[in-house]
Amino acid sequence: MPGSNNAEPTAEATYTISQLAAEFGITARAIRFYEDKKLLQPERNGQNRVYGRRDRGRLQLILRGKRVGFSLSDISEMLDLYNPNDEGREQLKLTLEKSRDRLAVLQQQRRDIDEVIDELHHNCNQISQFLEKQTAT
Amino acid sequence: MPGSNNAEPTAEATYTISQLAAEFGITARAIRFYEDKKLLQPERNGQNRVYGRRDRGRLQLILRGKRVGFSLSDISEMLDLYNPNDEGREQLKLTLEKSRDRLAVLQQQRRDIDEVIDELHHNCNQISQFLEKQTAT
DNA sequence: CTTTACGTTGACGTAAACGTCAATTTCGCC
DNA sequence: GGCGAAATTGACGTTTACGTCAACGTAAAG
Repeated sequence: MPGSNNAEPTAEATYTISQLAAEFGITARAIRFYEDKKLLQPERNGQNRVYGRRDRGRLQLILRGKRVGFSLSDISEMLDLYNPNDEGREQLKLTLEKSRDRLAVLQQQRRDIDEVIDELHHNCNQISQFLEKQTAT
Repeated sequence: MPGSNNAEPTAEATYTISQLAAEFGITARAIRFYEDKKLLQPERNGQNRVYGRRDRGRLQLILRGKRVGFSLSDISEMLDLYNPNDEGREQLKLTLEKSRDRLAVLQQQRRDIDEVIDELHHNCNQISQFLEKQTAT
């Protein structure tokens, strides 16, 4: 192959599965699991997975989704929103409806979290004050 | 038994399991499950469970905890914070530490939620604008 | 006194999200 | 050219949070 093939000008950053696992504090198993669930679709170098910038970004979105309590199938749907998937009018309407439902849930969740944060703060203050006073003795 | 026993002056509000289930949109099974996990300990009238104001309050806390993504054992711990459980100094220190850890998690969660809310808003606007324009045609 | 409705206790089933092996493969290195 | 480190593919196990019967009790209604 004398041609000028496989020329990679600005070779994009790539990661192995264990690099990503380490970076995000999860296991390789989890990452492969997300792939099973179609949340990731890395390239392959032979048998090995090769993750690019885009895959890494999606992984971040997945983990953020998990932190706010979404299921993987929820997250799957939301990731689709980032793909300009030429959807029909009806599909868009459905998407809009579901997004608004989710928004309502998230806003309730926000209120709940604020409440719990306040209460935890209160509790922490109570406890630490008590501990201080006792120490002061 | 001629005495003045079982006098209930301001008979406290009570609920059956299915009343609570209906009110909070959950199943009786779930409520019994919470009892298995020691999150609730209703009275009994013979064989039947009788829930009081306090039980109802705890149930609300349980459900709020679930909405913010806590596990039932997390919630169990947090409910204990409401019981002035004469804990030792070391126990209190532990509780304080754990509460602070949880606070950190909750604050991250808050940030995540705000981000996702913003993005969802953006998406919804995009979609609805697109739908309007198309309709205008 | 039988139905009907609600409640109770097991006991088993299930979906989600991985964990945990075990058995290869593959690649770089000495 | 053998060896260890990292990766891969099954396959089965595990935890959480209930769902889903089945079988039974019981109290009010007709």
